[in-house]
Order: sequence, then C-alpha cells, then structure tokens
Amino acid sequence: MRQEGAREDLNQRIGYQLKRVDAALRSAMDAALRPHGLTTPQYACLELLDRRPGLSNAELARGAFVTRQSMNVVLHNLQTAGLVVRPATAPQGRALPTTLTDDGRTRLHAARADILAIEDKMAEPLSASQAEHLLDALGRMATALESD
Amino acid sequence: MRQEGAREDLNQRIGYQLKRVDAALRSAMDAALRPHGLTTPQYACLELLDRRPGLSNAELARGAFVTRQSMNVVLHNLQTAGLVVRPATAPQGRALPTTLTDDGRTRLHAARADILAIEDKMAEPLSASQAEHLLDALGRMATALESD
DNA sequence: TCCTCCATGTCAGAACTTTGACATTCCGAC
DNA sequence: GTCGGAATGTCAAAGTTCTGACATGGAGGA
Repeated sequence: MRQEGAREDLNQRIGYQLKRVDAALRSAMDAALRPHGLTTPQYACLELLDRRPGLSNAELARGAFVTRQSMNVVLHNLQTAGLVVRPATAPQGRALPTTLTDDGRTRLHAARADILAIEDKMAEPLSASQAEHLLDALGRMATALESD
Repeated sequence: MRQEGAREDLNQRIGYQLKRVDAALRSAMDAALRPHGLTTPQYACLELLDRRPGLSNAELARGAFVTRQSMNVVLHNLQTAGLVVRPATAPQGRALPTTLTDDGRTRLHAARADILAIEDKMAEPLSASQAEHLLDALGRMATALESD
C-alpha cells in the first residue's frame, strides 16, 4: 500500500499544498486590493502600522517578510500617496518611525473588509476547531523552519 | 474576552501565518537548492516533469503557480543547462512537450533529498495525524479560493 | 464549409524584488 | 575613553515576475 505520506504524489506534499493556497490567496488579495489602489505588500505595511504605529522600515520589512530594500520602495510609494508619514530626521538612532495618516487609516479600513471577506471564504470549509488547529500547526511549522 | 479568532492580532490571522510559513519555506528551499545550481521555480518544474513527462509550458506554469511567461524563462534556462529538452516543432497543436534529460533527472534526485529534509524539518513538530489534517485543510482552503 | 472561441507560445515593456555594498548611529565590552 | 559589533537607511545593479499584446493551431457549432 505504501501510504505513509505518499510523497511521490505532489498533492500529498505539504509544501506543494502550501504553495497552492498561497498562490490562490495572493491572487485573490491582489484582485480585491486593486480597486482600493493598493498592492498586497502595501496592505501588509498599512496593517502593521495600524497595530504598531512608529515602526521603522526595517521592522516593517521583517513583519511583511520582505527585504528592507523592498519595503523602502513600498514605503516611498505610500508616502507619495499620502497614506503614511515619516519624519525627515531620525529622532534617535537611524530609524525613521512611520505612522499612518488619516487617509491611510481610512483606506486601510476600507480594504480590510474585503481582505477579511477573502479570509472568511478561505476558512469557510473549516470548522472553528479545525481553523484553530490549523493556526497552531502553521505557527509551529514556521517556528521550526525559522530555527536556524 | 472576545476570543473568536481575535483578528486584531495579526498572529491569529490564517493569511498571516500562511505567509510566514511560506516565506520561511521559500528561504530554506532557495538556500538548499543553491548548491545544486537550481532555483525554487526550476526545482518545481523538474519535479513536475519527473512525474508527468511531456507537459507543455502552459501546463507547467499552472502546476507551479506562475505565469506562462515566467515558466518560459525557467524552461529556457533549464534547456540551456541541458536538464530538459523540447522539440523544435510541435508534434500536434502548438504545445511543445518537455521531457527531462538524464542529467536533469540526476540533478533533480540529488536536490529532492535536501528538499524533503526541509519538509521533514517543517513537519517535525506535527504528529502524523496532525499532518494529515493539515494537508486536508490546506487542500480545502485552496479549493475554496480557486472556486471563482 | 466557415467561423468563432479557446489555448498555446512568444515578444516587448514595466514593475517588483533581491543581492551586494556602503555610511551612519547606537550600545556594550574592554 | 575607545573600539568593535549590530542595526538602520540608502544606493546601484541584476534577476525575476508580471501585464499587455499578438500570431498560430485546434475544436465545436452555425
């Protein structure tokens, strides 16, 4: 029978299904955010700033799982769009604390509703208990991989 | 208490944990594949061809969750490296069926061992039952999102 | 038969992301 | 006090991916 994971079938590989969900989610998010004039990395950045105002570029990069350089571009675009503000000089050290503008907060809240709808659609076939277990499993997997 | 998902905490959002795992996995895979002279999309392409020889560029693109254009670049690089071959003319229709060379198969098998080790490390904190449930949950979530 | 629709391969351009590198600033050890 | 390490912001360059567009080939219906 050779059950035991049956890894010769790609669909039985966790990495493959993970990639599949990620691709579908990313695609759905991009489509939902387009009418709001936002990209997925931009949305992630705004979401982080809403919860923790004053985050620096490097901290935002780590939180959104991109490089500092990429986040720098995102931040500049958001700044040009007037959704975030950064002081011209660092109040301390080199870090420039970023904060949301009122426009940024408004735009984020509007977009968030659509994103949460997508997450609901994604989690719809799962029971509350299953969703909880999933969240736990994902967290432990990430921790296991990050322990380098 | 306001349990119920507690979505004001990013760590309780499935999408966020998903992104976190994906980033960690992608990073680990890139690092593991580098010594083999492969990128993650190239590895995915070889893995697909090993299981289903004769796949066309468009089919490979869908299987690896990238656009046809991106897969075309991947395919050209693999072809230049002598790991895959494509006929110059389409035997039927426009599709050019791609197949692995002996070198490609050898390279893939060597790389696969390292990738499976990463998947094992990722799934290590999960029991067999948990891994099975996870696989099932991921599959259902992907299907839910793809149903557009 | 012809014609429309769909899928495929391909080209060009833009956008995004990453790698690599460097100067600046703070903090702790010596 | 001084030095070295670590973190931050930024610049330049390359690589990768995507969007948009077009021509070709095949299937099915009018």
